[in-house]
Amino acid sequence: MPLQTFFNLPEPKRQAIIDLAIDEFAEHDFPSASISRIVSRAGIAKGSFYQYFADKKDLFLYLLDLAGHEKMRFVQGLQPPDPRMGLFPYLRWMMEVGSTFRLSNPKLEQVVYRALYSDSGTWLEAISRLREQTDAYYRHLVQLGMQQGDVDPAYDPELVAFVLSTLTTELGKHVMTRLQVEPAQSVTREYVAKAAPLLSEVVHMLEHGLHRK
Amino acid sequence: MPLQTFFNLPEPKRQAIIDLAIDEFAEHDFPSASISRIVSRAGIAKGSFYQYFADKKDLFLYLLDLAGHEKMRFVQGLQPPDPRMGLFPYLRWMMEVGSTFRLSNPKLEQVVYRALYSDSGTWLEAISRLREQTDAYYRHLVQLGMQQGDVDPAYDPELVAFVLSTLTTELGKHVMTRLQVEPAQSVTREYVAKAAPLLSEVVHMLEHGLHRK
Amino acid sequence: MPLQTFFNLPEPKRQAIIDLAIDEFAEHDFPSASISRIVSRAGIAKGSFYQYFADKKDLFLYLLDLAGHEKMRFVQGLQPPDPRMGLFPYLRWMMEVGSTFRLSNPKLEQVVYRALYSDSGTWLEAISRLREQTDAYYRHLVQLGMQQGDVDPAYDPELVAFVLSTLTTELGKHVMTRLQVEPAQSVTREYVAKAAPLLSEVVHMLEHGLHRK
Amino acid sequence: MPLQTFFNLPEPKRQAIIDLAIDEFAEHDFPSASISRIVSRAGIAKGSFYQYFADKKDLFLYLLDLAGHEKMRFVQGLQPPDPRMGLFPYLRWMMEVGSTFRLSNPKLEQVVYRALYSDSGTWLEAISRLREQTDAYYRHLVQLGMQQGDVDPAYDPELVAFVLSTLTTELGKHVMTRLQVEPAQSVTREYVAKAAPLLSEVVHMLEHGLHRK
DNA sequence: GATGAATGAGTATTCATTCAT
DNA sequence: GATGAATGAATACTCATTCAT
Repeated sequence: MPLQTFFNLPEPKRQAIIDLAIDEFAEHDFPSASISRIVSRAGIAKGSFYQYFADKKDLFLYLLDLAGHEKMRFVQGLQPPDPRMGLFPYLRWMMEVGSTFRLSNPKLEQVVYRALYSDSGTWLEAISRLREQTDAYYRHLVQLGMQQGDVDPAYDPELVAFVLSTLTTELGKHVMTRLQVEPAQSVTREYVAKAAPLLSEVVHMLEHGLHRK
Repeated sequence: MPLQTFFNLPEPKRQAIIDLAIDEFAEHDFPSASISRIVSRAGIAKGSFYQYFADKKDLFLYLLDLAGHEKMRFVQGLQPPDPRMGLFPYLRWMMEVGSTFRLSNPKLEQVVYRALYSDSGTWLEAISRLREQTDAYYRHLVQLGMQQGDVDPAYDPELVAFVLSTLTTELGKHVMTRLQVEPAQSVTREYVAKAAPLLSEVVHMLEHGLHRK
Repeated sequence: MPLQTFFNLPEPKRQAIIDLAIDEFAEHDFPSASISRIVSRAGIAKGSFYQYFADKKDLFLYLLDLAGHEKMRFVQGLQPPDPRMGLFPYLRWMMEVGSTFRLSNPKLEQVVYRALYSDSGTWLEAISRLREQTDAYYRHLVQLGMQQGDVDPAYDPELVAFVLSTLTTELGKHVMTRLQVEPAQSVTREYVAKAAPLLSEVVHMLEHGLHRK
Repeated sequence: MPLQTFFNLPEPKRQAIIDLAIDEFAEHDFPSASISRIVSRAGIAKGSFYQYFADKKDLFLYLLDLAGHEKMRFVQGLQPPDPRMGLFPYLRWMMEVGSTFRLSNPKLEQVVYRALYSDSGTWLEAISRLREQTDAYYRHLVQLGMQQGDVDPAYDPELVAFVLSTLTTELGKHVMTRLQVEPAQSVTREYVAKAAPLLSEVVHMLEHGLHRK
């Protein structure tokens, strides 16, 4: 966690530092990300950084934390449905959330993505925990889906979880590339309108398969 | 491309350099990968490296190239079926190839994986080309599948391609983790036997969906 | 000298700062000793430190000063004998004082020791003065000893002073290590009982030599 | 140990680096000694230093090693007497060696002195070993002296060893200061002539005590 | 063709000190 | 009188690359 000093900073300065840090960690590995670059861009003294954060790792973990909170805030604004209403509608909603969240926070999402998919997991305990939580959630969803008769219980649940998790994670990126959308401060109605059918289609594939009936 | 001097090297020395380079780039980002480490482990002179390769990038691209050739050689040893025999059997075969190739070349696969999923694309033209080729191949497969009636033509082909490509790419890693297999020099019959049902199941999901009929 | 503000501080706070400073300077060279560490441990603001002391050197010199006063207070509590009663009994008493003082103030003694034996003398005039005072005192003792017939006047007085000063200084440390005593808040009777014969023996060596008569 | 690179250096350059390093470590604690200062004075690039030495510690230990070898070379040039000829003549010889060696290598001696008397012992295993060896040697001498009847066996041997070791170590410094001698490249006959009686006198004190017979 | 020494900018982090509030 | 944010130079150490031999 950042030191109190950091939270005492005038809001715009604090935000500037965060933004620049997100840029840096979105663009580089943890080891390659450079504190020097961040402070020089932020126009603050090298020493000042260490008044705000204990070290590089501290900043990095804070960004992950922040991403979590941002996402939670975002999700709660979207009235989450009950997964018991059916797994596939719920998945559709999750994909929408993921995809629109990524639109408004593409760099931040990238930081998280990098964290999850790097080998950092090995050296940063916080990350392995995050990974496990995510996995557990997907396994839970699948189990629920099977109990409700949404998912054929003949399938290996872990395998299904893998498929859902992988596709959900990657889909946001794909949709953004595909629609050639510029990252936006606020999610545009237009974007949601364009993205929705794509997401729906993927869910349909998952539900009924690619094969023509 | 490496300089001619590199190819004039005695085979074992050349191979040693390659292996160590693969280790290094499998474990680190491009910027974090260290030439110093490679040469010191290889026991060759710093200067010698630059007689073999123009620079770090040159080596990196060579590894990607090499990965491509290795995979091609590997694939040809496995009597590729004709995709026109049906998309889904073909996919099953592809997944088997990917998964077994990764078993015997986990480090090399990791290098490629890293390359494709980093932003290296932005600064390394060769990588974007590689990405495009892969995408194009999947699109081609899907198109074929639709023509043959394997895939419902109502789907967006690009979206289907995304799904196939994503799952195929990630599946190898997943299966290895899942089976808790140690990387092996040669693919064991046992591994193939254990992996096959998992891959089949994923293909089945793709074909018929998760929903119980 | 510390600024007046320091002496206005509530006693426990002032003492805490002093104790932590002693710890720091006992463990590190002057250049390596860290004000940052001291204030952070003391839980006071960085700026506050500079309200109490002009700078690092100021604090350091104050500790030396304080050590002098502490020792003086300590000595006076031990009813110093008159050196004119005989040099060697007096030496025995001095060694007892030195050794028991070190037991109850090991860190503070270490600070002084470090100061005297570093090259700080070169850049800190106060230290050379301290050194000279000590030397002068020993020379005075020796002179007295010769006048009283305790010490053979054939010896070079300065050389005798060196021998006495060196041994007295080092003996405290040696005895503590030797008895494997933990630093104690107050000098235990037990410790004095164990140390006394050792000190006596050294004095005996000084008086009569190592040679068997 | 320094890397081969270092030994391949042209003699004068290598010597210059060593000399500057000795200066630095003679004047500062291990933590305070600055590699930056050394390289900048030596006029070599920061990076070059690390072609010669693994790190700061490597350089430091090399200096200690070098001091050991220098001293050994020096001692062998002085035809060491047999301690069985009598402890006190032997001590006289040891003190002469120590004192004249210090004259021609005052900085190097200072490095060793610092090493032995710092708390570095705690973190540098090599130093504690050195310390133990020295102590053991003195204990051995005392034991011999007692067997030969040079030293009164009523004394505590460990305590005698402490006295001898302390005085021998400190005497070199004292004599140099006392004679106000400039450090010299080669030991002058004149210096030896002046120092000898002082050393003899100290040995006499040790043998017969300060008391007038 | 091989070598390995030299380089200087790069890294994260700590420091004593100042000064506006 | 207390605070604590700001600073910039300092630290040890690593890097990819060059070039003379």
